[in-house]
Parts: sequence; structure tokens; C-alpha cells
Amino acid sequence: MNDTFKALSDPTRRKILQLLKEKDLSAGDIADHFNISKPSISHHLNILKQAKLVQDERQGQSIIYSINLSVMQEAMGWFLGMIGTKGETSHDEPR
Amino acid sequence: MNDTFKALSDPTRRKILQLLKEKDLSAGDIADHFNISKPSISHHLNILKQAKLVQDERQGQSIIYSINLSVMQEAMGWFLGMIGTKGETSHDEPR
DNA sequence: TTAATATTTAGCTTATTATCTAAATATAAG
DNA sequence: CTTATATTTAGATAATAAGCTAAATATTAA
Repeated sequence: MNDTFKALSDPTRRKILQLLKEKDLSAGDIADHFNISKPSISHHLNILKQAKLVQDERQGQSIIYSINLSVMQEAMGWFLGMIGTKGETSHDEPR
Repeated sequence: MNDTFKALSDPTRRKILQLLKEKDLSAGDIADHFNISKPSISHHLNILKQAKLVQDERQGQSIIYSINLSVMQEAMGWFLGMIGTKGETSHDEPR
């Protein structure tokens, strides 16, 4: 869960996720949306991948990235746990 | 929205929010839950306050902190926007 | 096999952030 | 008014993270 929140804390990475929500994209296509060097975008993609927020798959010369919605849903579950009735007894991190 | 995600990216701050979900607490009571100095906790509280994730109110010598669930709900809205039907036409940041 | 294209890895620099101790401020009590 | 308690502010340091350029890797095409 910490990797997820760390990954989501950067605005560039959140924008990448929004692009991937629309459709799958190659690393280069993603980089074209930013004024940031390709190696830096690659680094952001790696952080998203480690957090399992995206998946990648090689297709010829390109590597196609896609969003992993199930991890997004997990993160949303954390918020649901927080918003649940104030004063609930559980002291665990909601999953 | 960026302040919110930045604030949530630190595990100590997330734990503070979970404590405040159970009940309102003074700055000192919060600090007692961590092996971190009071000034550091005060700094974390300030970041949560700037993100409007918590509110504070003086009560005598103490300052009582409470969680602001409406901002949590806003953040959850971001996830709802992301999870919504893949390929939706809006290119704006969901609120 | 050589050249072109797409992406990542390595190594570095700079900015941000988490933490600390010491000092300042604010309230309450003697 | 002086002391005790609660919290924050200031200033410093060390770790983390974002960005860059240059070089390496992998695939496709000539």
C-alpha cells in the first residue's frame, strides 16, 4: 500500500495513469505528452510498475503500457475504510 | 489534489489519520503513538493541515486535531474517476 | 551484419523531505 | 509574576526522489 501511495504522490505519474485509462500506450507515446526526457519517463513508468499500477508488454520494438485497475480499486478501498463510520473498533490498516 | 496525495504518501501521516478516524486527539496524544520527536509529528500535522485533511482547535494548553472526511471523500472521487469506464472521453482531472 | 528505432540503465546533480535538538510561544496553575 | 506543561518554530543534517545526458540493450529492417 505504501508503494501505491508513493507512486500516486507524483503529478506526472498520475497524469500517466490518466492517459492509460483512455487507452494503452507505448513508452514513447507516453513520453510525447510531457516536457520531460524519455529516460525520466521511463523511470516514472518503472515506479508505477513496481507499485503494480501498470503492466507492460513488448510488441515489436515498442513496449506497451496498460493500467491495472484492480490495484486502483485496492487503493480506493483504503479510502472506504477511512470514511467508514467514525470510531469503528478495527485498528488495522484497511486493505 | 496534489497536496492531498503528497500528504497521504507518508506512512506516518496515514497512521495519524487512522488514529484520528477513531477519535479526536491532542498533538501530544498523537505523538505518543510514534517513536518520532514531537517537533517532527508537529511538522506532519502541519502538512496534513495544509492539505485540509485535518483541522485543529485549541482547548486550554492542548491543541485538538480532528480528521476532515470531506477531503478524504474528494480524494476517493479521484479514484472513482479513474476506475470509471475505460476510454471515457473526458481529459480533465476528475475531482 | 550493419544501421535505424525504441526503450532502459548508469551515473550524476539538484531539490525536496523527514528527522533531530534547541529555542520560542502560549496557556494554566501556584 | 514565576513556573510548569503543551506545542510550534528555527535551523541543521541526512536520506529520498526527480531530473538530466550518455551509454547500453533489444528489436526490426536494409
